[in-house]
Amino acid sequence: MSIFSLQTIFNALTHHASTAAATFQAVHFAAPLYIRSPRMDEENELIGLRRKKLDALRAQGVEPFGKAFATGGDISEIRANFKEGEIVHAAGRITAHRDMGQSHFLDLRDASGRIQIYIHAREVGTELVDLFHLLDIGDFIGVEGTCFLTKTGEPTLKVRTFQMLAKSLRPLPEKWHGLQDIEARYRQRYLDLLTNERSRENFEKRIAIVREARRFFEDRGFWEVETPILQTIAGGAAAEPFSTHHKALGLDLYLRIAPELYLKRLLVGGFNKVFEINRNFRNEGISRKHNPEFTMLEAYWAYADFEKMANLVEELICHLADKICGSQQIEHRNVDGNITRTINLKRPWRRARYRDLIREIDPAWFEYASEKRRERCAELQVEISPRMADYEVTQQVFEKLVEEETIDPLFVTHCPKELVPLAKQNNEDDSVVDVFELIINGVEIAPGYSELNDPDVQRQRLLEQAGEETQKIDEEFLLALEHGMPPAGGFGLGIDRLSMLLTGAESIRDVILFPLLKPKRD
RNA sequence: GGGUCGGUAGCUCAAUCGGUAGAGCAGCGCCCUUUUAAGGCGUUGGUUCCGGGUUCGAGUCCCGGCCGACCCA
Repeated sequence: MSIFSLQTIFNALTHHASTAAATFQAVHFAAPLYIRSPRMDEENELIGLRRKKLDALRAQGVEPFGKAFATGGDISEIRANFKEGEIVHAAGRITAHRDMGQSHFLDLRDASGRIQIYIHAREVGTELVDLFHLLDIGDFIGVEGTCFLTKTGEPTLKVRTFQMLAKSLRPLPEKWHGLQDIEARYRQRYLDLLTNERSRENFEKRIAIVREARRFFEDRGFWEVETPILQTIAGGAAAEPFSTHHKALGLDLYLRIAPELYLKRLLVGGFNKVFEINRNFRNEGISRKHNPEFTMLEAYWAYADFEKMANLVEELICHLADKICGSQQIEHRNVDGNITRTINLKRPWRRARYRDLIREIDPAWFEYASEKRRERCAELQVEISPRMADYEVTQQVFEKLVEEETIDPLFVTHCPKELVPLAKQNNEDDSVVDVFELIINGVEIAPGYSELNDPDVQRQRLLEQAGEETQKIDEEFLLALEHGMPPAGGFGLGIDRLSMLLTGAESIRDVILFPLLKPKRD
């Protein structure tokens, strides 16, 4: 049976009619928001019943949306310090209730865990139990209770008093299956977090990744900086930006596609080790691996080069794997819990030259004429378009047959310079640049460079990249370079993709709390 | 942008060939004085995503739209 009887509500309303009038009026003046939303009329009976309980609470002089409540710590702490007979204070959300005759058991949950609470009229009198009848799953309450163990050994708080902290007017999704609807999980992430343990764990891991990465850099003397998101020229990468507008200045602006050009200005300015955990915005397609806004960690280190940065990123990711997963072997599992893939992060990671990796696909690739390469693509089932330049055709082979097939970490070095306009050319071979592309689990997760610091070469590269659109060249950045930038190593690490790697998420939306979705309408 | 699949009660899911929209959980009522996915009995709850069409009859078939997932671009 349920302890939440409608009869109780009506009794409460009748028996407390006089107090009720006073309370309603007081509440009305104190909190005009008590006026209900017009949506109520279209709501179903479940919400109507909760509204009635809300009214009944107020009728008894209980404010359903309470104020601060002093607890004896998180519920996990209360459990850890549990001593029978001691009186403690705990606050949380009611997530379950079980009645056994006149004995009522409820689960109280906070971010740290759950604890059972117990109430019986014999112990506290009918008045308090009647108030308890007005509670629903989802309500927040604060409890003062005595610690005891049930027959089955369950640590439980015997309620002495309680305080309403918040009434939940809508039913929560069923606890056992959780919220399964993928769309609802993204749109109402709070319900997903509340009912799906796995989802909550993934986001806890992501939070830990950012926290530990920050510590990692701070421990090594890097300064965390913030650079503009609103930019007049969206530089530092090749991507379509989002446009916006500053009213007072009458100025068209873009949301940044990368922070790179500003971080380098800081190298010019004498900051030797900097990093930024930055949100970037790219106005491009959405997929399992792409969200229009995503988080990068970019770091620059004066007097270092790409190889030093490769070591740093290797160290960082191994450190994060240890901290977050407790292992260098990352196991990805399907919904049934079976291992679908194991990624081995044990150092040292393989380093290989771009051209050598292509030659592993076809040893004679670079001896072929343009036509022959395109024929080979057809044979290799790599899709290309006729207007692609030769280096783009090769890159296509690389993406399909190297990148997507690579599971364990691989640093690809000596990439063609056409692909990377902001990196230094290699000393022995000026057709390639001193960079790495780190690939793990089939995706590019971190590019790193020996940063180009020759302003004339940099201008030339940017001109080549911009083509017709010379207005896209950031002259202010080039001006900074002309004042002298120390040689430096830099890298960018995709936090979303790293989170996918360490959590085993199949989709980037599973590691972004609020992924972009179209608004829902009829 | 293209293809495939999906949208049914608050939640998780059924519904045969086109023939009265169901179950479990939640809710509500009754029973049970330490239960824990409590249990037993009973019961409420539907714009079947939206709009058209075909049909005696549409959750189901057809057309259009919205939103999502996956694949491709």
